[in-house]
Amino acid sequence: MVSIKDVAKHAGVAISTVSKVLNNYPNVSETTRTKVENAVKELNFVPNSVAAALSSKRAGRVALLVNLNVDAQAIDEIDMRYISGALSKAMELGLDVITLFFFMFKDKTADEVTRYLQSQSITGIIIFGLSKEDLVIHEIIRDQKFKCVVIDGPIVNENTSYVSINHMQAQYDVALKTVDENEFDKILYIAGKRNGYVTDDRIEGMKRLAHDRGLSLKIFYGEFSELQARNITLEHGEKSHIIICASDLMAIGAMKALEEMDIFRPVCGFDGTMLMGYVGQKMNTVRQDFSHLAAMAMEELNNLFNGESGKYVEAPYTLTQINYEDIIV
Amino acid sequence: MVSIKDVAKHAGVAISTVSKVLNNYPNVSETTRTKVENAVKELNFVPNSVAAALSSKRAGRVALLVNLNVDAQAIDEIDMRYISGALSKAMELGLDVITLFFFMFKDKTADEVTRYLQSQSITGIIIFGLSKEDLVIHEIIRDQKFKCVVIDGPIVNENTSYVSINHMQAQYDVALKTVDENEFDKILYIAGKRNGYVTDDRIEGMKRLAHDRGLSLKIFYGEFSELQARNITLEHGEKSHIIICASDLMAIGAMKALEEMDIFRPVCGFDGTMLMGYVGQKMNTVRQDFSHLAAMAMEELNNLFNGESGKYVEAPYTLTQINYEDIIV
DNA sequence: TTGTAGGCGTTATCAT
DNA sequence: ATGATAACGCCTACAA
Repeated sequence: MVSIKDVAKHAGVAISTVSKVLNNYPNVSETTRTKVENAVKELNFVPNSVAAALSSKRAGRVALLVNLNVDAQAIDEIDMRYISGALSKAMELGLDVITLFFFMFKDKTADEVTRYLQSQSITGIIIFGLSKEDLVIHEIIRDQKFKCVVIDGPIVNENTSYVSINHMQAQYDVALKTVDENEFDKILYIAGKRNGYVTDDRIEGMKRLAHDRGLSLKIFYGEFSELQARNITLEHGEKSHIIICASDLMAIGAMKALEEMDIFRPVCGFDGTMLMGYVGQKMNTVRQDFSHLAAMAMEELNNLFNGESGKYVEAPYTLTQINYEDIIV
Repeated sequence: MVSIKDVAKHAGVAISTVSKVLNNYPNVSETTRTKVENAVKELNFVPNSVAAALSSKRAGRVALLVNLNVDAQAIDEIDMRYISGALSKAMELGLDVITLFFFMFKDKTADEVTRYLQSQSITGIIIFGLSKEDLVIHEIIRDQKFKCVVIDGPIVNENTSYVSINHMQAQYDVALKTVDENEFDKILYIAGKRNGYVTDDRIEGMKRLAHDRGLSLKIFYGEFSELQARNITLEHGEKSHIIICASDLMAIGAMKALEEMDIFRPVCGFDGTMLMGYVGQKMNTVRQDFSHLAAMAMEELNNLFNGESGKYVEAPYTLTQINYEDIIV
């Protein structure tokens, strides 16, 4: 394996000089810089990131912490996009990444998790799928021993940023579109998890819409479960004109219920997953680009590494309709 | 951060002794062993795996190399199960893992990829979704600079194992079951990728079945694409009695086509993904436990690390039917 | 501007 | 059986 030592020898300079070139230090003359760069090229040198991580507690290794819901189909798709988006950007930025799942830390204390992360020389974490109940993770964020970026969880401190679309506005928009298309005014809203961060925002969006348009609004928590959405629809679907759901998966549950009841109601979802294509109907939904969201998170983490303070980063979304033809490959 | 040095001090022994205890070396007296173990407990010491990886070229860091197909829904589910299964087992075995995707190495040479992996101190690779066309990966396997475990790719050498179900037998079994249930004899088989490893095995299974049962068998390559399966079915579905597909996704495509044509044919799939639930029909399929498969692969990689030679590891499968009620949560 | 040397936390070799 | 000590590959004061 070719090391920094070989490069130094080849370029006729000291190891530290090579290191300085590699890490873009100032105070390196153009001549030595190019000498070193040539040596790097000729020897096909790739710095060993493990050694770098060990040696400097500076920027470095980041953990992708994913709250994987192994039972819900739609979630897989979202998580895969998160992960691949984050990894691509990390490679671009030269950051070292390991992927971890919430379930690995079940029954562990914040201290234990912290120690584990430190034992991996982790200095930054990106968190996907945080809910209010994940106390251990919250504690870790609060301790600020790591730079953190939370996706969809409104937490900011000196070392913590969060990135998210504007869930309130998005929910407002997609519901408005559906209402406008159908001109009814009794709305059934199937919200997400009672303790999920985005749930409150989206409910707020619905309330604003109901107020602005003088609509009647009934809200139930579907917990992002297809089954619960189905049951809620079976019970309250008939009395409503439109069913707005806080996730595509729940929208599917609602639609299946409506089919069963043999009545029609416009249904709209949230997330814009491909799964929507398999139900064989069109419906409005909010399309989030999860891959891009994750890339933004990685970029923000890099900013934190570079000394910036935590902040909120707003991601874009679009309204869309997904149907079978869009999916099939 | 508490290091091995602190443990040594606390236990009143030398650093090297602590290391020996940690790595289960022989030639350590019971007394010192317990002394050290107590110190580890009391100080909540977790060894730094980055430092370990740097210091020893022995066992160590493994790369999960996943061939992610970002467009096909069903694939996400399978990949997530692979990844989570592998990561869980790795944690159990104390192995360090990073996750990588094929697309990250697009247009890179084998040398470049090798250097990258070495720069990460990778010593073992588990490969998911290899096809005959991935020449660079094949070269890397051939070079044997890393211990490799390939899932579903029949490659074995001194440093390479592969784990897989018996695709020939599985395809035979699930097709036989479907044939027996329906008593028809003209079979349309929609195979997978022309260059996929499992495709040939499965076709062989179909041929054996056709021979054993005196069935007529038409074979087309659907490339694991829902759309192609749909088109093949539109063209040849009517003339056939039963449609056997090499993946669930293609089975869905076939069923959609049949619906469109307004005719009925028994359809069977392969993989046992939850996606099957969303089409609202029952069909036979082969259920592979991808998570377990990945865990087996990780275990086998660990065996390779421990000096064993590459070999074939056969994984179990079951026949099953999946339908809507099984999925909804 | 460049080089020297100590250190990051382990493992591994070799005395003792 | 135990303990110094030199790597591993890189970073970073500090010295020159």
